[in-house]
Amino acid sequence: MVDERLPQPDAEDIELVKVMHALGDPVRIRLLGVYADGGEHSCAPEAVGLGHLHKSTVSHHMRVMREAGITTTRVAGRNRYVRLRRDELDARFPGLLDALLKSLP
Amino acid sequence: MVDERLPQPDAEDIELVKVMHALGDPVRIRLLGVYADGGEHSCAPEAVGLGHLHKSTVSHHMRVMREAGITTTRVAGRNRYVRLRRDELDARFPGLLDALLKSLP
DNA sequence: CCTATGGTTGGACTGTCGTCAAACAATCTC
DNA sequence: GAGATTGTTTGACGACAGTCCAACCATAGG
Repeated sequence: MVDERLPQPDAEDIELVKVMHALGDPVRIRLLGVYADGGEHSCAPEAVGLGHLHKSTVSHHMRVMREAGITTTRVAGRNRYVRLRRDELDARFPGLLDALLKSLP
Repeated sequence: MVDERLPQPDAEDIELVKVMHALGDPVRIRLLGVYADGGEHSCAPEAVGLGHLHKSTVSHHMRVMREAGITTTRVAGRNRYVRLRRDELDARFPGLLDALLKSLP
């Protein structure tokens, strides 16, 4: 079967306030730092530096980020690979992602 | 009596995640747009385009923004004047405020 | 087919958030 | 000083959010 993607908003439907809300949480802004390399990342808590959280909690945070339009999730077999929607975010909110990544703690 | 300021964090104590959290609300990101002109603004709901909200609610939102380090409030008589802490935000999070203001709906 | 893997979903619990209303406080004006 | 003006504070209430646990589901590999 061909790769599929979990539900996510279209690029033009990404709302600034939802992006802000998604990043207004310590866990998720930390995830942003993990995704900053532009690569794909597994969902396992240990794979994203969240070994202290339950896997369902991590899944919840990833869903919030995906539904806000920050990330996209590719389904491949039993694995899911998450990465930043960098181009679409840059197009919609020019300079925002760069400024955020530079300001990360 | 000399003008005073309501409690606010020092510039170096402004935390990105708290700024994000403060702006992850429809009312407050709208306030950011009001303050974008750099000028001082009264706290009256009608003065900031929030005539549909109770004055105590508006007061609450202004406090959240102030305690996040986004705004500063000058006390003058019975009035309080709120404005953006633009220089300090620019110094701490370069480019962030510009990107946000450009992305405002 | 059986089992292990990687992740999602639903429920429960706790805590925080946005809103309003009423009371309060400080200042200005008469 | 009395009353009006400008906000803040406190309490109440419903809604939402973060976390864990248990159950579930789809797929991969024997």
